[in-house]
Amino acid sequence: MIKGDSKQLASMYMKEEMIKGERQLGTHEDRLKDEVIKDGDKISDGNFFKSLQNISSTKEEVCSPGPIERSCMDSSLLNMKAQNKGQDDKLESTRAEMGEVREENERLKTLLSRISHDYRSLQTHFYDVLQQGRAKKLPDSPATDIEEPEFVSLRLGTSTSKCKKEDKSTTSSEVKGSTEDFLKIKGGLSLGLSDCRVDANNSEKVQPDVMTLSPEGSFEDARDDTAETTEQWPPSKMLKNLRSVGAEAEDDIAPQPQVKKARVSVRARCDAPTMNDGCQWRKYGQKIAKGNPCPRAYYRCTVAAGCPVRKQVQRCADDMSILITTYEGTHNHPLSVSATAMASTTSAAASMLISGSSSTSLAAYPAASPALTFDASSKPPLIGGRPFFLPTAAAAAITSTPSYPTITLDLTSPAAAAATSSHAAFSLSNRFSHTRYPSTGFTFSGSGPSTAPWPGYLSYGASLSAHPYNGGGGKSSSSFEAALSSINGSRQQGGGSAPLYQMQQKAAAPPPPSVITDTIAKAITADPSFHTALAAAITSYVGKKGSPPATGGEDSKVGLKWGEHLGLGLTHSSPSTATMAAVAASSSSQMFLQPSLGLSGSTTSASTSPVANREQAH
DNA sequence: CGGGTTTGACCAGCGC
DNA sequence: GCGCTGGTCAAACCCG
Repeated sequence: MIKGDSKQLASMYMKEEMIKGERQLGTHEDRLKDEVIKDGDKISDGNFFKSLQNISSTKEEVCSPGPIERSCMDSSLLNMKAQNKGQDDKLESTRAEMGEVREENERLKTLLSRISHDYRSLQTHFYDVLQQGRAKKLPDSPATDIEEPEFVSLRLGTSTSKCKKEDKSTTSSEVKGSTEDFLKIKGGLSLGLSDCRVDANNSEKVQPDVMTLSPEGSFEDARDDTAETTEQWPPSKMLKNLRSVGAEAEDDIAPQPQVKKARVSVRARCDAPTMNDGCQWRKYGQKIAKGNPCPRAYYRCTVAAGCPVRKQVQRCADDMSILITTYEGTHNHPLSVSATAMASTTSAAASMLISGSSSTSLAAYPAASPALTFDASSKPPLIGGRPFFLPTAAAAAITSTPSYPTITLDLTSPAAAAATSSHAAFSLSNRFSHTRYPSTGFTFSGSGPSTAPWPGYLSYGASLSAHPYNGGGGKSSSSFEAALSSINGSRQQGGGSAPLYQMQQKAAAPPPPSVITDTIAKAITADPSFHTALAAAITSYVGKKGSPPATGGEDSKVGLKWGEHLGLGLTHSSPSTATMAAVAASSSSQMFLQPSLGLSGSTTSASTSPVANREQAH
């Protein structure tokens, strides 16, 4: 649904761009016409006649022009002719340029329609494959009938193992084929996906464990579904216990075949026992994990009763200063601003992880440990009261624990300060101009693979957000197009021996329009994660606007501020993501997705006040 | 006294 | 089947 919306957003945006381009063309044409007329005026009515008049007046004044004057007249006429000729040339070249731009525009239109068509056919094909898979599965497991619709709907990291196994073979090959077709259609517009596909073929390592094969990579859906069904509290084990105790009436909950959830692991340097992510947590267990002298602590969200979100906190065995916090589940309650930061980040990453399985990226992921590269803030949050300099290059790796797909956001890599400043801003709308997006810490950036400790690095160095803290200045003008242009198919090698699929390009200078549009098409069609990330970011924002912050007053004030910045006001009803996306797409200026991971340290596992946290961070 | 933490025990999944 | 490991429970404990 949201994916569809994202597609709509994409096409709308592209159409918008085209219309804009045509408008610009029109403007250009008008201007040229004006120039022609003006020049004509200049030439016919203006200088020429003036000169003639001057000449004639000179003639009149000087009744008998001498040879010197006559030669002056001749040279003046010659100058006029030369000038005229020069302007004609200019006119011709401009017309030629116009023609080229028109041609380009036509080509892009054709390309867009092809892409849309291909996307639709791919989607249809995908559904067919899914249905075939389900048809196969039915005879084996009649008990899972209840789960059938859920298979189709998006689950945030939930899937049945059966689906996984069956679809892994069918869907991935289908997607590969479709990707090939897509690449063929696109001709030279290669994203490097084919290479990745080859890489994936070459490698015999496993794909990230659970990839929910849903075409609806939607954050909202994920949230709703997980909140409503898969991540209800009590957890699956307790449900099982309840069932075993004698609740045969629990049939509606009962056949939950191996509910597995996506996890988002955040690695950050932090001296405090746990990161303050704005939520309140209650520790419910501790365990010494194998291979790590440091115990792993288990926390449960206590902001709302029945919130299914849990987190594990553990120090890295290799580097004790690194705190690894693994989040699981989706909050079923309103979040404070600071909590939303992390929640949005993790949800977006999780959605990305899930949606990454749904189409091209499934084929594109190198099988080993593909990673996504995220950026981090240029403004240091506070950890333990000290500024915490998030690295310019944070890494995100999709890994596979035995039973959970996990995406790791690595915020520990050394920063290259200059890099951040050169990132293009992720701009969405004029309405959001100079607005910092406070809630998502989820960014993509053009950071190098060298920052990633894992092989098989998949770098979406997309500068999806540059989130400058300088009041929305900096490179903001390069905006959405530049951000998308940075989602480029420039494949590089690096980050270890494993294949690297890298879509990385710093958007230091705005690319030419054709490149922009091509890249938009590439990004939109090739990277469903982008849809998800965008949807998540927007949804998160919308959700925040729609529901009052959990912590009340202070946050409300801030919300109002943001609302004012956004020019939206607090009283507006929450528009759908699609609407927001459409609004976002329909204009062309900036909205900064600011990564405000609330990484303040806390001395106790129970988090400090989000308000205090935010105040600290600001 | 209520809420949070600690810690030993239990259980399920997985690999051999 | 058995052992290992991760995840969770729940009683005991601590603290404000």
